[in-house]
Formats: sequence, C-alpha cells, structure tokens
Amino acid sequence: MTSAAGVHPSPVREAGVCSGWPKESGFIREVLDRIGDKWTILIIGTLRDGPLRYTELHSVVPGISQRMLTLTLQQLARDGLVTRTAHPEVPPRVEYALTPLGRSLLDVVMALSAWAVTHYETVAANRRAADEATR
Amino acid sequence: MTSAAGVHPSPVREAGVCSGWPKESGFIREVLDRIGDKWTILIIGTLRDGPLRYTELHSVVPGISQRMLTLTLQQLARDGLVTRTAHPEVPPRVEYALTPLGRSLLDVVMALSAWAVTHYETVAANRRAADEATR
DNA sequence: CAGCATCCTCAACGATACTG
DNA sequence: CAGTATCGTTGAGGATGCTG
Repeated sequence: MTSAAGVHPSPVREAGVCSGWPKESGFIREVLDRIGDKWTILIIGTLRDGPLRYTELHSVVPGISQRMLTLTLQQLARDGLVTRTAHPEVPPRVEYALTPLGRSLLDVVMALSAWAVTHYETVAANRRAADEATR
Repeated sequence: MTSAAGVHPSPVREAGVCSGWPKESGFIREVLDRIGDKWTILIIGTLRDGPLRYTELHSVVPGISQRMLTLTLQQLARDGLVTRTAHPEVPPRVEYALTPLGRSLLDVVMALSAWAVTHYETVAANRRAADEATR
C-alpha cells in the first residue's frame, strides 16, 4: 500500500465539529491568562468580604510580594474587576474593592474553590497511586 | 509622636478573620497550578464530547506542540482526570477520555467559559477605557 | 503607607530531531 | 501513530532598595 495504510476511522464525530470551541477558546485562554496567574484569584477571593487596604491585602494574602500585589491590583483595576480608591489623607490610605463585575467573577472562583476542596484528596490519592505504579 | 503616628483603624473586621481562606487557599493554588497552565482546560474541554486519539487532540487543539500535548495528558492521567487507553494494534491507537472526576471539573470549566463569553467584551472595553485615560 | 525601579532566577513552553 | 529526548528562549515572579 502506498497511502492510507491502516487508518482507523475513529469513533468520534467526523465533521470537524470537534472544535466545539469555535472562537470561545480564544476568550477562555484570554481569561485564564488573567486569572490563571499566581495571585489574581487569591486577591479576588480575599476581597469578597469588603474593601481592603494595600497593606491589609499584603498581610492577608500569604507570601505575596509588594511587586506582585501592585501589579495584580493594577491589572484588576484596568479590567474593571476592582476599584482603587485613594483617600487624600496623610498618611495615605488606599482601598481596593470588588466591582459588580469582579463580584460576578467571584462566583465562578467560589465554584472552582468548592471543586478544589471537594476533590483535592481524591486527586492527591490518584497521584500517589500513579507514582507508586511507576516506581 | 514616636510610634503609631496616624494609623487609621480600617473599616474592615479586625479579628484577623480576613483569612476566610484558612487552608483552602492552599488547595486552590494547587488546583490552579494544574489547570491554570496553557493547555489543561483546553484539553479537558475538547474531550467533553467523548474519547479522542492523540493525533485528533493534536489537530483539534489549536497550536499545541507534541511535547506539551504529551506532558499535559500525562499530568491529567496522573491526577485521574483522564484515562489513557492503548489498543494493541498496528498502527498503534491510543484514546484519551475524561474520567468522572475529570467530568466534574469540566462543569467548573464550563462555568468559567460561560463567564468568559459573557463578560469578555465588558472587560475589553474597561481595559480600552483605562488605557485611554492613562495615555 | 503605598507604592515604583532594578536585578536576577527558574521553569514553562516552543522547535526540532529521533524512535518503537 | 504516538510518542521521547534535547536544546534554547521567554517572561512570570521573587528580593531588595528607594520615594512621595
């Protein structure tokens, strides 16, 4: 045989419809690039109970550097997910709060969080078993 | 004055309870490290309609390299989110499918996807406005 | 207090070539 | 077909020091 030696037909629907992500995939990648970083969702989650000041965020979010806190907050403000309110006082006081848009994302984050809490142990066990089998 | 010059009390609840993420944050970071990468959720989403072969995934997921496809699938299999089934034929045929656990994560991913589709335009507009104001 | 500027590291990812 | 092996790059993120 020359071409098409032993190509299995594959049980999956052929019509090229597999890309059920026509252009959505672009959006999801875009959103995930924002919230998939190391700190974004942690900050969003931390702001759920109300506005917080820069230093409060810094001390509540475990292990974040000033640089990353600043950068992440700027991104979030840029995208309209949080507001930055600087009070003209001395010493300066700046508060960050979720916008309604940010709050809507919080809902999704909470769902993710719930999944994490629910299935963490299972995933860890799966991994242990897999690593055990490989050893 | 020497110390505690002008410390505002802050309107937020003091009791250190702000960390409403006691240990959950660890789980979330863990999960996000897995699904927050460039390809994981795309692959999970692509598998939602049923099992797919390596090459099918490679051609359907836009722009993924062989290396990344292999690595991501291995991670997912390790964590029990997908199964890898090698059929002893020639030429070889390997199919990947979501496990029930993977499917439960898919639900969360779909919620994220929905948020992305719904709010993408708003976010983009916010960003344009912010960039405009900075210029 | 709330940042900005700078330097540096490491690992995620892409490209390419080879194999059972 | 379904990978593995190796190399090179890029940028996210940490550490530190300085400022309004």
